[in-house]
Amino acid sequence: MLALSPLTNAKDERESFSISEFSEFSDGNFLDSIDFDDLFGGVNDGDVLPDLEMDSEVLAEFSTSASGGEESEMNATSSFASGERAEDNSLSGKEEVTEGSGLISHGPAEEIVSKRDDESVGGAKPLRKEAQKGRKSSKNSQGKRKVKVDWTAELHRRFVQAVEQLGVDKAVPSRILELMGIDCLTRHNIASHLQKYRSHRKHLLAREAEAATWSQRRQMYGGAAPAARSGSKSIRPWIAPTMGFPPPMPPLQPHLIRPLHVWGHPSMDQSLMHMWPNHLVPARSPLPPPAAVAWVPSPHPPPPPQPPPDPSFWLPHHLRVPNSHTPGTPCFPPPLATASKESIDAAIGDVMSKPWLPLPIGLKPPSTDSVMVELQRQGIPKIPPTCSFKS
DNA sequence: TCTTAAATAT
DNA sequence: CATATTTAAG
Repeated sequence: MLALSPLTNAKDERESFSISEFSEFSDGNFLDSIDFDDLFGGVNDGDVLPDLEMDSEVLAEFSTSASGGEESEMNATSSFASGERAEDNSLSGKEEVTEGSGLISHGPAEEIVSKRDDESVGGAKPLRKEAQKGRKSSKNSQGKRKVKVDWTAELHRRFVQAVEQLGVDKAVPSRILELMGIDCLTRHNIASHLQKYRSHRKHLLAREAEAATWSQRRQMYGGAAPAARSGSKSIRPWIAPTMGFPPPMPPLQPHLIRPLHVWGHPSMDQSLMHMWPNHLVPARSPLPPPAAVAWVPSPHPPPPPQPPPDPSFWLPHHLRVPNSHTPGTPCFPPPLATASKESIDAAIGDVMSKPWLPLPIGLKPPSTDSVMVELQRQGIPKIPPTCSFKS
């Protein structure tokens, strides 16, 4: 596509980005159009989540960018720039326009490099600090600093998608970047995010494993809790309340997901969800399915997975949206989804047939209440460790 | 180039 | 305090 102009700049990457600060833009429209709710399982209680704005902004932004080659990209920041000062871009003669940032401007070209030269050379661990100061959201015009990338849900989603597509183990920044098609991100951004993603994932998996072990134990040692013998009909080892479909959208709370602390696991977010099928379910695992713990507490027992408003949500990674973007296009996640109905259906079918959690046919997801009761009966503590996070 | 870890910024 | 970015180094 039109892509961006070549950056003449000496530097290699472009770094720019969209930032989003937030403000409020709650244009209901965007929200509506974009279904975050869907993404998050219809969490919105109906109102617009105050926070979502960000995303919406983002989306909005990128949408704009579609056209014009160069300028297109710059709005990102401006997103809110509207109010702010977007002018910084003094794109002077240079092309630094680097993509979308809008925000960034550029000033002196040399900065980056400079830093390291100075010190690194010499010695050991230079302590670098300072240097940047006033950037914050508004002005970073000076040249360097990059603005923090806001990993919005959308962005993260794409990230995850890319990672999965590549295979968790093979995902490397450059590839991810490619797949994501968001050129405003730099490899560093990705790397950084990836770093965290992995680390987080590691923890989560560990926890899951733990939980699984637990439940496994429970089963072995007479999953039947006291209650079992004491009376009622014996309960079998406790049929994990698994569900046959993708885990229900967790009860994310709108306000919790906002700017999206991607890792802040309220209870679990999409990223997790994406992970589930693959990692948690070894497919050939001799062990019982990883405990159902994670979602037991789920408020709604939504058998019918909500109509996938956002097709791509459950979409297997391969169907990911045509992101034909070549580096150099809009700065924001292109609208995902334009897959044909069929492909979507296929995709869904695909997903459904895959590894999700094995659910005995015919077994319908228990209602929350029943689950609770069961748990209680078995003397199982209410909230499994998995969910305990909180800070 | 990728990964890690740690420092630092916000 | 948590997350993101930057750096240095393997």
